[in-house]
Amino acid sequence: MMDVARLAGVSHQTVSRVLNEHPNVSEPTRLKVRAAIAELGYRPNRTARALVTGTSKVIGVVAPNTALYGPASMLTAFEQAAQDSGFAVNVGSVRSLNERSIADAVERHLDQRVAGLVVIAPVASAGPALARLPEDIPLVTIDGDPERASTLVTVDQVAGARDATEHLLAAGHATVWHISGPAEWFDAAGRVRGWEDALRKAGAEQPPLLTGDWSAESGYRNGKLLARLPEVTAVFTANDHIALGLLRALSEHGRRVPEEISIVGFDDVPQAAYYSPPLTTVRPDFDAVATASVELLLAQIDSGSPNLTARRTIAPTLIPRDSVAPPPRR
Amino acid sequence: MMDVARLAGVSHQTVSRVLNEHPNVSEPTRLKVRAAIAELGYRPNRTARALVTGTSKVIGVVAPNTALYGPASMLTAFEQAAQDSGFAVNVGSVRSLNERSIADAVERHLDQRVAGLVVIAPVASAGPALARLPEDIPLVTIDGDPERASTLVTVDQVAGARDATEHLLAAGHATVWHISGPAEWFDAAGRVRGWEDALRKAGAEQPPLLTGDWSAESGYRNGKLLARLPEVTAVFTANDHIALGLLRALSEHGRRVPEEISIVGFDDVPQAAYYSPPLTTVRPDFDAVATASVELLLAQIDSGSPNLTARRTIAPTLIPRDSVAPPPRR
DNA sequence: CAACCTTGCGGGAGCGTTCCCAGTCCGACC
DNA sequence: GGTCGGACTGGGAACGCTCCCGCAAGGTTG
Repeated sequence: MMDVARLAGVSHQTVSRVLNEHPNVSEPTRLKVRAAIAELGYRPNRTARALVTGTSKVIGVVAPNTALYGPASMLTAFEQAAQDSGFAVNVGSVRSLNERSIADAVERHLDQRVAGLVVIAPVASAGPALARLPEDIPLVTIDGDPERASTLVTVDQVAGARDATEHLLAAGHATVWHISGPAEWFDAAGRVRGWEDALRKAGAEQPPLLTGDWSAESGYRNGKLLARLPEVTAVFTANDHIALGLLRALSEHGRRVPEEISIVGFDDVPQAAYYSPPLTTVRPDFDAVATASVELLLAQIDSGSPNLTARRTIAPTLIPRDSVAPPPRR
Repeated sequence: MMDVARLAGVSHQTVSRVLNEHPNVSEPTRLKVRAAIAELGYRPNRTARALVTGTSKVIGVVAPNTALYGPASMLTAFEQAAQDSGFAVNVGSVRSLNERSIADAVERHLDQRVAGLVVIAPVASAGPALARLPEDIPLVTIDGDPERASTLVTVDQVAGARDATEHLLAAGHATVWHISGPAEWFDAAGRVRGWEDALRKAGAEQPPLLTGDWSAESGYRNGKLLARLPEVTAVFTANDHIALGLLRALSEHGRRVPEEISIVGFDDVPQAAYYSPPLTTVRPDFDAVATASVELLLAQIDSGSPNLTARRTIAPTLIPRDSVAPPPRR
């Protein structure tokens, strides 16, 4: 920076002013400085800047270390949105979603003096880890605890699940079964609630809840059970991969979809349209989630006052394909 | 840090020595300092440290901004491995894999004074962007240009594809068709080469190459063509998602797998075992790739001498399932 | 026993920025 | 015509560390 100042014939201070676009710099000097910067190929040292300002153009993200479609999609969408706003993204992935490891990840980020924090931690154990956070750090939680997190961006799981269930009921099914995600995930809990809501509203009988773990394997396991129950004509699964496993189990038992059993999934993974049959599913808008998160986070960073207790809920949309049909005549 | 020094009754310098585990500190003072650190809840400021040392405990990763299974798996595996070695990971995702945007991402990382750089950029256009890099920055390329990148960790695409093709030939098929990934990807090119090698070695006739883009849709599109050709009895697809689309197309045309047509995929996505039929595929070991990358990168960082021109090749393994059978009798 | 090395510790400079304060110049005002 | 305010610029301190040097005490050597 001193070199630039020397070459431009000004002080280091003026260079700094040009860099930060302070108003009180005359046009000629501004141009001189710009020219010197270009000539020397000078790039400001962000580390020094961070040291003196106490903050950096870096956002920390805590995310589960997983190839699960939902979190992974959130993560990449968020990275892109943050970059578009001029922020770098520091990812601290956590192997398991327990309080301890989430707290560790958060502390690592704090050590790096991140400007803000995004937590994609869709389980209850994230709550306590976040509660002990310093008050003044901008924080956005994605798909977090609706009861607790202050600034929260979330997919409307309940509405999505309700849509899915009602879509099946509207096709004429007496009731709808559900294979859920792991109980400790808020996403899974929300989808169960939406399913229950829809059944209650329609006055349909609520079948026992089957529990999966997001994996195709769990859909297959539960599917082997469901295939043997003749009264099952409609199933809503907590995600598309569970649906895939279910499809496999039903096919092995010779039960045809959608003629005998209708299925609706959740997530709209890119492959869902090529399942056999193409899967009717519910699509969350991950880009919208990411954009909203960045927006809320930057609002906190810019205003300097975190915890606005703002909320954004992104409504998913039902994508009808071929896995839903009226129930068979008895 | 001054507070800690005061409380422990030593100088700031001694505190620094304790922090960095310098040898010349007596045991009693070391303990006093440790106690003071604990009492004050002191955490060293990594930014200041980075400023003076000129480097940081952060690794920059350039990766395509995509939900593609391969790159996404690499990324999460790498994050975890880096964290286990005490490094934070800064992700700079790039929307498109052209030279310009890769160069931008690299420069962003350099501004942040990362300790090293990992580039997951499996296309030729990444080469020029990397060539202009300062000599002294530790760099590891994952699945990069075999002709060019100095330190390279890569899945042995050729061997995997050869295994897949030979597996089909061994089942009795006269030849094997191939639906490839996008031509500009090294991964795709390697798989094509392995397929050609195996056919040549077996003296089998080489059918025309069909080109996909990793998506199920492209498998479906090519599949509609293949379904109409009675001579096709075996297909090796560049990844599992293409295989899924192919399965769908064949099923729509009433052609049965594996009775009429055998298929082998690549990647072993977690869902592959639940396709109809369960897909025989080739599994790359992403964890091994990540571990090797971190290892090579840390070697460069520690030694201070980058570009060791070290190479690591990770051999994938064939996972036999139900999508391969002998060809039908004419 | 003098000269020397080793161990343990402290003082001060410096990394590359930004922030605070002060200074100069010029036009405007009474 | 002197005073005042605004626009522009510069000098120095500070951010929180690490590195370089110096110094004292004790042990070792010839």
